[in-house]
Amino acid sequence: MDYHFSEIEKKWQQRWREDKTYSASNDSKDPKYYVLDMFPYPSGAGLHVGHPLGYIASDIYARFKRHKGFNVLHPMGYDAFGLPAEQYAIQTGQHPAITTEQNIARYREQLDKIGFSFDWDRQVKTCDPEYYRWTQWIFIQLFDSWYDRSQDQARPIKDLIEYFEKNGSQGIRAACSEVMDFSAEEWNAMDEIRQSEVLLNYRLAYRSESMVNWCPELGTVLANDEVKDGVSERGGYPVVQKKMMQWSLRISAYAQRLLDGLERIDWTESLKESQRNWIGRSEGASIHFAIKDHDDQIEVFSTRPDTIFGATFMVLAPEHELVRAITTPEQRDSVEKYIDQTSRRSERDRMADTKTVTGVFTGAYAKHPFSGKDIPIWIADYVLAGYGTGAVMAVPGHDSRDHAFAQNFGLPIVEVVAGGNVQEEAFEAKEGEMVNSDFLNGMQVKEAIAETIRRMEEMGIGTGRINYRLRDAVFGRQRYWGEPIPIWYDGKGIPHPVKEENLPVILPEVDKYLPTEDGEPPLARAVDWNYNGFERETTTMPGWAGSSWYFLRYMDPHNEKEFVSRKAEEYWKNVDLYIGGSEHATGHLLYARFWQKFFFDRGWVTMDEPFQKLINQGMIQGMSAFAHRKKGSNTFISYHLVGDQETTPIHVDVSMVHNDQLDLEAFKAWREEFGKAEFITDNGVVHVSREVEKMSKSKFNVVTPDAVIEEHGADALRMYEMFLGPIEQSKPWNTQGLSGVTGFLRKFWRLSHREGDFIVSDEVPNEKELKALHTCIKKVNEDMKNFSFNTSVSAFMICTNELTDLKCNKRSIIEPLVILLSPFAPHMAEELWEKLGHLDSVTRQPYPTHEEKHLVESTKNYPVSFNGKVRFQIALPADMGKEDVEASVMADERTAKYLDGKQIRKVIVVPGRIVNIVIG
RNA sequence: GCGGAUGUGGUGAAAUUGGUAGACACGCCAGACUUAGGAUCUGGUGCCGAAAGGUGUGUGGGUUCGAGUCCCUCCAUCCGCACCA
Repeated sequence: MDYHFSEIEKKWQQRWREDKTYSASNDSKDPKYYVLDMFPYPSGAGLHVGHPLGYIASDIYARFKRHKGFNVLHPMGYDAFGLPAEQYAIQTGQHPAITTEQNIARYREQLDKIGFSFDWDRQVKTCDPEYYRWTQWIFIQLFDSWYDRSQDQARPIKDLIEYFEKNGSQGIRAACSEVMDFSAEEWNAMDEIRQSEVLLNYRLAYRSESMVNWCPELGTVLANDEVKDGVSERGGYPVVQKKMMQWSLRISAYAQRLLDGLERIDWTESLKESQRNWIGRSEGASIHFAIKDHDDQIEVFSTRPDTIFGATFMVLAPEHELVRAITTPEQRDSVEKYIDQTSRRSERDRMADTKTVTGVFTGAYAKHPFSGKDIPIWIADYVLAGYGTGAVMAVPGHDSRDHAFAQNFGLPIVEVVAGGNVQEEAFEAKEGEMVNSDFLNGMQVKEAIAETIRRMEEMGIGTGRINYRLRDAVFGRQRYWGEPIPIWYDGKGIPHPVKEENLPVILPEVDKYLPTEDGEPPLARAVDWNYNGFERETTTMPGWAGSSWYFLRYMDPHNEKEFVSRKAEEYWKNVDLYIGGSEHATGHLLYARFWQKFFFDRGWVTMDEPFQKLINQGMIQGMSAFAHRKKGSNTFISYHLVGDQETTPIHVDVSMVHNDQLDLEAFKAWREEFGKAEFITDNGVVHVSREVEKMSKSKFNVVTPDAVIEEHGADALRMYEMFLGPIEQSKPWNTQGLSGVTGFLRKFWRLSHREGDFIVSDEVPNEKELKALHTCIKKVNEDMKNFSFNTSVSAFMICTNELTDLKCNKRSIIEPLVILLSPFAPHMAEELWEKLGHLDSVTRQPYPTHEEKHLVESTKNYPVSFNGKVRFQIALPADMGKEDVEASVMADERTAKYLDGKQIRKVIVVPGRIVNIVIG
């Protein structure tokens, strides 16, 4: 009986489904282990071989953990809200729910063929009302919470209201959009509208007029992480800055905790660094500058308060709120012109052009807090409204941007830290001696920073301050296909959350998936869609809303009372191993951590970090193939014969290429224009050239898992994807290498088969066989710790080759190997396990562990290297020559026995310590 | 510019705490078998050399009896952030 993978795989996939082999119990006495994949967005293109890479790795690990006696949670679901389905809906009129369901069905079909051990009873879909009712519920909780900095946690908004009623804003330390100052009397005297406005300043989900990234093409706003290089991440459309009334989440309140939490989790350094970068903590001081002949002050943030005596001018962002107030009548025209100019520039233009120095003098002067000198105030677009206070004290001597600006406009440059030539170039080093700085003179930079802050605090004009780059996350989207934000507005325009018993707020039907004629979001088209007659919020949540908490829902997916029960959460806690792409570094992975911390603060979960260990799987790239067509003809030249001739490379479908040779018949049939193509062949074949590119339909280099499974089986696909290299690495898909693992699987199968029949012997294994087995067991167990699945596959191959040479079909060798192999090739393992006479699934068998005695029995103290060659390390006198060493080794009884007639290949004598003897 | 990561055969890659560099696999070469196949099996395969031998982990240096591994310098590639004050 040969190895017929298709029958075997079908049989076991069906058996697993019927027996619910992989369902995880919430009432288990076993220790838990939670293995999670980043759930996919079900796109219309289906899966290619790159997508399952991470799923296969996590599946192997989940299966391994089950063998180890853990109760494993290994779920899968769909991140189903998103732009592509909606764009498709706009074009075709097809409801996105329908397209999404079709795509999910296709994904499921593809996933099922690979033999994953997912617990499908726990599947979640973010677009399912039973799921998004809880996404909406979470939004309401955020709306009903504020962040108390003195306790460093989120608290219910009613606590804050009580506080205001008794004390006003006195002594409150809360995360807010702007610092407010009012007494209890003032609070109590405020009308409902005003109180609502004040509270929005503190809520974790709030509505405010703010600068947003507006994408006209998509007709919606985008969060900072959804904008890459000034264009939208999805679609690549231009993005401009615009002031809009917008729902946002106060993630900035959690900046420090998001930073601190990174220390306690096991993620790659580069990913943590991305998040640190994104959060962008910087230490410095906030300084207030008085304005000449004006009541307002300008607050700036500086990381170099020590250089304050070098501040020779100030710069405000063109959008700064004080600009118009301080501009003198003489300067009004040029300032207005400049503001108008910069507001027209798109984000992209502004980023592309960082060399040109532009700016305008406002005519106003600030007063230097120490020297009392007048400092001119300018506006320039190199100062960003969104960072710090939108204003800087310019120190041209020690900041290169200020330097360029000063040079361009002929402003004075003063040296305050010795060590450079500041007239030539800004001296930016954060060390050196202070000069020209009054009371700071002679100090080192570090001391000077501390002293400046001390003096400023004393004088009440400034204070030490930590600033973060992290901005609040814009949460509303002017789109259809997302969770409706569960808010309604009363007659006064005050926002209220929808009552819990009225959730979910179901996404209404609309006639078109486009904004209304007067620019309202698509939901405004819905007829009779109101809340007890009141107006509803018509924006929807962004794509990342549903994915920020889905890992919790898997713990308790059918709970109708809570988003996750206390009991389920206390058992599963958080994700032990999370596998997914690094492209979510500053999006999903940051938002999910934020929400988890919020849940933790409110006491709904017990862990404040959601993902303990995270592995980023690499991308699998496509291996595009090109046929070379001679310029201006329909003649294709075999790649090796092209030489100097001018040819156009044309993408050809990789399925028509084998061993770099083009299947000419298939090629002619591919497209009409090639039907009459002529070929210049190389002994009858036409070679193609190859190039590594992103796997995509338009490059005709997509390989689907279905095609590979059809031809070689799911176990071969699983093993090959692992064998391709370390999971973290990106690598091109190369179909040729598949023959290596298919050959291995057949060989492994044949170990227990003689002339087609299943035959295993009950003989006692000999030392060589035991050693082959245990070397493999040892290697695979070690690799599991490091997630080096690629070398595990090698270990299986080596072991199988050795046992084939030894003609070993002994039960006591094969049985543990089948268990050892089962996470990798589960279908074959189950089949062999059944043939070995076992009635239960191989899944829960104890995983074989390495027994030292089998490995070293014959060599006692001699370490054995992995690749089967042996190295001895024996203490010997230092002055012994090579011949004497050999003689001594041969004289040793154990060594002689082990050598067993083999030749000593090399002797390395290390004076005074050890000797390495290599035999081979 | 700042930060992170990675550099090993024709290719994907191995190499426990520093101890035979290139395991395993692809590809290639030679051979066997055969109903001529994208099948199977055997042997070979870092580079130079007929061989002996030499040489070799991006570059240059250092530590060490011994370095792919540790330290320093430079170079290249990839990723993240970026007028962030």
